[in-house]
Amino acid sequence: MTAPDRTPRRTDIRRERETLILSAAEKVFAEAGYGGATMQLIADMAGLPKANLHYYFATKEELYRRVVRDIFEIWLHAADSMDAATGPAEGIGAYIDAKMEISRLHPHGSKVWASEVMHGAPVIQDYLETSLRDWTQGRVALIQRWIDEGKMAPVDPSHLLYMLWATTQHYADFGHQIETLNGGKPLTDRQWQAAKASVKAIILRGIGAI
Amino acid sequence: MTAPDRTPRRTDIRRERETLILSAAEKVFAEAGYGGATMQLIADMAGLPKANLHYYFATKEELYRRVVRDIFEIWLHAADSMDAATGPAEGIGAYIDAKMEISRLHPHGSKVWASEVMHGAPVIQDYLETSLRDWTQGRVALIQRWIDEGKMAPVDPSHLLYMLWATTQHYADFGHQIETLNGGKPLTDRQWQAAKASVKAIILRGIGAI
DNA sequence: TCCAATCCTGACCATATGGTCAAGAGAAGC
DNA sequence: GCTTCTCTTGACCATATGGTCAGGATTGGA
Repeated sequence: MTAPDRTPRRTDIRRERETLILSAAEKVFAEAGYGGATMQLIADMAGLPKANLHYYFATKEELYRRVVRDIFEIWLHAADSMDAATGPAEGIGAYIDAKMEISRLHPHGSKVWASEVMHGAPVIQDYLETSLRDWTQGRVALIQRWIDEGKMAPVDPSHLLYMLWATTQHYADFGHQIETLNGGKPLTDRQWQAAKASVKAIILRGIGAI
Repeated sequence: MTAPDRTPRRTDIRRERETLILSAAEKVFAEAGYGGATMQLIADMAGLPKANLHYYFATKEELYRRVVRDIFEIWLHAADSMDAATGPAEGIGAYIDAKMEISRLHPHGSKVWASEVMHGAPVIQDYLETSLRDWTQGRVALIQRWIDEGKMAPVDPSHLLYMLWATTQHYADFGHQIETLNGGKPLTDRQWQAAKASVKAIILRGIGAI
């Protein structure tokens, strides 16, 4: 919100502008979808002339790619919490916490991701087939290890992961529905804590980790 | 697929054409989003000239409204299975089965619904505030009764419902992602059964119903 | 101060899209 | 057969949109 107190260097300008545009684009893509988003809307949201957007991002699709890719990175790194854990209660609990926090802090990004996947992942299909697949296989193996060690019930690791993704992202993607059912008001801090606790309680008990 | 063996009456023609158009529209809206969908695409999918669409549905928005409303009806009726039950294991188990079946049979509809809600429910906000809210309050009360009767663990009924919606709809909305992680192949019958079983096992155990 | 590189932007263009319309085809009732 | 109503559709229009471009402003360095 406040202007920087120094004259930015050239390279800084580029980075700042790109960040500004990407942030505006994320919001517009989330609210209108790829097809419904217009460069003009994004430009207005960023407070820049439309032509300026095309100076930094040649095409709408390139801008969209960047938005989706950036989100994907955040996604993957959320799982670090899971790896360091010694067992499912700690690991999966931490993962739920991390993903719920992302849903809370990056609802736009979550929606863009959801839209992209729902439309057949035209842009990030290669990511799904490489990064996400590798990531998933690693966690499936980790969960299977926990099962083999008797630390949790023998559930299908893949479906457990799907459930974790679905449940945590629901609070971002369907946030509007939840808000409406919450009397039209966004969840309070306390309610977010209750949500996290509910999710963790049901799932951790459901997999026999507590 | 087969043509009717009688000459359809006038009113039948209207109904048949509307159904045909709605079906095509559902698919296109699901795959491209509202903004990305074009009347021409829908017309091609239905095998009709574009102008013919406008004869039955004045505007794109009106057509979209009908699609969303029709889906919503299916949604609500899926819960009948839950009401007749005597306890959570039976009731919630049946609800999961029903919703998983809908995800399998109506993936397009689920995506359209998800898109609509993600974009702030511009078209069905009134439904959320009336039908869905009433419906939800009823089930929350039902679940609370089960809790009070000691038939399940004291979980927050609202968050349990969110989890049920999220998990079951994930198999439709993120079907493409699941398919990719499944080696690029759609889930087989057996895998769908395994998915249902996994979801039910984790959730029913998670709420202390089994 | 001068130069080159980067950044900015109003005006413009080709195209795609939602929607219209008038004329015609086909069926139902008399 | 004649009339009336419903249905069909190619041609057309106004507008919105992604993208271009030429020229100007600004900045950093020599």
